[in-house]
Amino acid sequence: MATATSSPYLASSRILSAPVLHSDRRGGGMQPGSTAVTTVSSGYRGDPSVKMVQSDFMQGAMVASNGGHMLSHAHQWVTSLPHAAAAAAAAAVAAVEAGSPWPPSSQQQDAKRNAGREELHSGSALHHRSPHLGPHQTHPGSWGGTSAAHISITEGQQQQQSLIYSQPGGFTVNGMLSSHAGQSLMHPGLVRGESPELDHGSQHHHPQHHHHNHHTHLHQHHAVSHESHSDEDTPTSDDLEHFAKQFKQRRIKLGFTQADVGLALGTLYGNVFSQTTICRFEALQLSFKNMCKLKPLLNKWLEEADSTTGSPTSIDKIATQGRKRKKRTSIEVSVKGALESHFLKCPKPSAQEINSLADTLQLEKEVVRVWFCNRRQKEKRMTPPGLPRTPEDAYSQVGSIGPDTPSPSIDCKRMYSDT
DNA sequence: ATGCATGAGTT
DNA sequence: ACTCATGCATA
Repeated sequence: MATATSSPYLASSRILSAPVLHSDRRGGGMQPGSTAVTTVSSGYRGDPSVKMVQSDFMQGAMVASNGGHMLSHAHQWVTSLPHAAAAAAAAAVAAVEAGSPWPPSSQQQDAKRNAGREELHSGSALHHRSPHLGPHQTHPGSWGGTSAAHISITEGQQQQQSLIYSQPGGFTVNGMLSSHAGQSLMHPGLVRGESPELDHGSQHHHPQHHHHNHHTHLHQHHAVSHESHSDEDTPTSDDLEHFAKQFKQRRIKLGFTQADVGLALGTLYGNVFSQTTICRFEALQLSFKNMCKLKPLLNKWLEEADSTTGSPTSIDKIATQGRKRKKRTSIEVSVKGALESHFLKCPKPSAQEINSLADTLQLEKEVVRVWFCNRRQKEKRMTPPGLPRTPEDAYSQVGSIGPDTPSPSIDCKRMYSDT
């Protein structure tokens, strides 16, 4: 069975000695010992063939410009490969983020320096409201508008991570791959004109050029007058929503997979993205900021995609190194439920509480910690259009979290005061 | 399509 | 120790 596969991770942890192969899932009587399994399926990508994580490549290249290799931080489960110095410093241009992707008056920067209890303050509703180009209005269902009553955007992301819009000044290669690009999957019957621009036959359309001529008198009359950017600079949630939808349709019609796009983006701009990211973009499951960042790239790809009808492909891949990831831990449903419950009570448990929880659930502390992190992220994800709140989401803002409600008043309570 | 994980950058 | 952007692995 999945015995002790040479997992460096297992070496330092004592849990899961049993491979839990029971196919039956009991519902309720959970016994300790089988709360979670790290799927040691012995199928780790041991071959560092042709795959590359852009983050390692890009960020590493620019950060570790002093010659230091990026593998300096080796974890337990990170196999320190000899990695034959694949210093691909070619594309480490890091074109100084041409202008902040964030629009207008987005004064994020909450008062987070508090003591830590600032979660659902959701104070001002005018966080990143549309500056000038309020196409219609912040319609409900978007991250921008409806959010007045939602905690997600109220606190806005205050991070300005490395927005590497690498400008490959060297190669203007088209990132398109596979000449089979668009002839195999053209189903004549599938072309239904749902959107005016996607009409059958429309090859040259500019998805984001739907200029809304209706001026829409601005509701802002400050002394400061900010320039009227075009929609290219500051996409509204509405724009993003629309773009994502169209992007997906076009992509599919062209016969590309999400993974294809991710790769193409890499060859086009130097930023490789995974299928996951493309998927999340289409599903609007990224943060507003992140969406804004990706939109221009995907838009470019779209242009290239439809114009490059049958051109050679130069897929250049970059070598990769072989880090071994910790195997994904499968948390049992019952345990997940427990975590959920705790999350309701306290989305930000302290280290101490995490310890207790981990102990109770027989999970590693790290696993629990990460679980909460991910949970919080999910909470902040962009609200799917049309779905104010799914039953799963409803738990957070049950009742009314008005601008006055500083906190849900459900404080983290000490579960086990073992101090 | 998503769950768990990593890591850079903050706080 | 957290947030955020991202992705491998998986259901």
